[in-house]
Amino acid sequence: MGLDDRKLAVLRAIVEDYVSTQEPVGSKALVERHQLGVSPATVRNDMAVLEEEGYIRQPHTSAGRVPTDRGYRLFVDRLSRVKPLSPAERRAIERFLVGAVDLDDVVHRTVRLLAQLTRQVAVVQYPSLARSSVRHLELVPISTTRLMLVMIADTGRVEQRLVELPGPVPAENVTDLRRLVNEKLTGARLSDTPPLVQTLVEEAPAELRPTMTTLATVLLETLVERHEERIALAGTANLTRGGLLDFQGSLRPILEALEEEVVLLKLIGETEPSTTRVLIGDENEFDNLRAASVVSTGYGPGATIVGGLGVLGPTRMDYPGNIATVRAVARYVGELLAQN
Amino acid sequence: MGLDDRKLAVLRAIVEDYVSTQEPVGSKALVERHQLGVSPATVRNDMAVLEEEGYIRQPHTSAGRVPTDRGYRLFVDRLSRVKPLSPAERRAIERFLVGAVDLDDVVHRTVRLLAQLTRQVAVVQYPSLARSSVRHLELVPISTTRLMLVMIADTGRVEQRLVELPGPVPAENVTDLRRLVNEKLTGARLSDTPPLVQTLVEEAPAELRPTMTTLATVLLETLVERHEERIALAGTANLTRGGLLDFQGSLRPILEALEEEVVLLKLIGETEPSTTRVLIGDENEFDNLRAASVVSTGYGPGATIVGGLGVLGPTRMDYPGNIATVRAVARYVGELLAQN
DNA sequence: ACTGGCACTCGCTACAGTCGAGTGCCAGGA
DNA sequence: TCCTGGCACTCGACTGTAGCGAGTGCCAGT
Repeated sequence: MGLDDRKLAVLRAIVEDYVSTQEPVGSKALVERHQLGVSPATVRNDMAVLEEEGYIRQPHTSAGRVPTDRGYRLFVDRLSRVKPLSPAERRAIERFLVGAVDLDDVVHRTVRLLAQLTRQVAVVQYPSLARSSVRHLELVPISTTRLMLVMIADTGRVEQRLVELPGPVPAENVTDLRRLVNEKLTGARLSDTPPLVQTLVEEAPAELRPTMTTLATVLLETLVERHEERIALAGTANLTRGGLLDFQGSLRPILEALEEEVVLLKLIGETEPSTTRVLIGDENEFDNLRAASVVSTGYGPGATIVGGLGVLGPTRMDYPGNIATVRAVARYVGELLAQN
Repeated sequence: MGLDDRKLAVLRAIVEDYVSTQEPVGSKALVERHQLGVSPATVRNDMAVLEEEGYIRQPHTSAGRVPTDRGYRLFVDRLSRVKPLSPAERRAIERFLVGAVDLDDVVHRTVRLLAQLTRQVAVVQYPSLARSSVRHLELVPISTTRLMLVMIADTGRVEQRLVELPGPVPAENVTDLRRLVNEKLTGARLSDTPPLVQTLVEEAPAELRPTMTTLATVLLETLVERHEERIALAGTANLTRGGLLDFQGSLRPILEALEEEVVLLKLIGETEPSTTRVLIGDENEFDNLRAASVVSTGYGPGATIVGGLGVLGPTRMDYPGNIATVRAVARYVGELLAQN
């Protein structure tokens, strides 16, 4: 399977043409639009080899060639350079993100920005609680047997939860509880809290013990178990570009997948190192998303990663452009978070 | 424009058949499927009148009839009874909503429930801050010049905002600020807060004056001006049922409209009394949604209304069923909120 | 190893013909 | 006056045929 340079150039040309025109590309059109220095017949021979190797295929016997998932993969890995962003895009990013007023705002602006720049569906994970630390825990009495627990994370996320107490608790005890809880948990990474919560119960003075036990349950749920991840989504209307040709005519499976937070998290959440990940076609694990590709990366203040963001679109997408945009947006968001 | 009873019955039959079969309905099929007691020829005459009056139309010269927006309107207003919910649906509602753990949870469960029961796109507005009261305001020092302001509303909504102070403020002053702010604002309806915030600044002791001024600005923004409304959405995949026949082949405009919170709020938010509102076709003000209908109603604990919820789908929808479901869900959610 | 030439494939479009659901109209009957 | 059966008509949906053309694979020649 020796693919010489010219065959690779042919593959690159096919991918680029197909991405921009959305139509199967034939040998003649190829030599006209690219300076390959050879005749259509030669290109045809190269194409035959590329097809044999599984990088391209023919939708119909007498149509041009279309890249396969494998072809896109080779293109992304070896044939493309990341496009530098245009100055206009840089300006758009900066303009869009200044003036963000809290975390919700940052996330919403980011996801819309991504959708707008890439013209794909954009997904942004809220800073993961598992990777955050506790900045402050607040207990607000609602009635004598009810507390509102408010947890503020260092990433700016705020989670709240109603706590039903086993019995009436006087106000001064709430103050004690608040102090104890904060002494123990403030500054701790959320993933480290379970043992701390345990000692919290054990060390609690006798009269607070039952209340603290209840509180501990809710704390664990809130800090660790609960829907700890949140997701923002934008740009679903972009799925309708390319007039139903992408996604083999039905948006249904895509829309269904996008409604499942679990799916989205798996797609953009598990970025291990700070690299950009590209999932092409059925490289992702979801049948519904076989016709889609995902470009995602992690973001966070400084070098730490607190969440993921990315875009989803047809396999026929502008990978170099989208990779560049996703990276740039992630970097800007990271800087923004670092300021808080 | 005298429409006698039989003509109305014909219209009703046309709407019902078309909604269930999705195909233009002809005179012969009509008399077969409904006991109208007359011949197809008679029905044809009635149809001619209904068409002249604008209640139905023919997609093509030799096809059956299809209701117009006006026809649906008449059907909804005068020809349909609200369907009672099936026991299965009642059970589904109850099962779905028990175990909701906080407001976010309630809203999410509700919107998914609505989407599932109606098989349409569901929209739920979070309890409007304008109609809520302040339960508690919390100030959490982040650094000497930064506070996190957390506002807890009686509806369970929690809003947070970062406050950049004009200068360093010692911890005991924060305690004073917290006390002053809560004394003045706790229990107040959010819509009534602006003058209260004003007096808060005026009455503040001199040494707190600058800090309080800054805080007041943020308070006003948070309580009144900011994106005070939030929206949850589910079931967009349901738009693809009816295989592109609804929405004249393009989901684009619909998806675009659904991404605009402002649009959704106008659709489901402005329910004045506790009545159910039905917007058919271009009765709504958005060009993008000409091919869609919206069924919405308000919800809230007891008789007060704190937000809206509803469903959006093709004009060809099961109005009686959807109206019943929307009402029932709104009532259950109201009860749930009343418990907190 | 590349190229020009050539026969072949096959999807797309246009066109003609048939079918049938559905209509409007009219004359006759309760 | 209102309803009904009958009848001619319309027109979209479907089918089959034919021609076109983009694109290919192969081969002989350079």
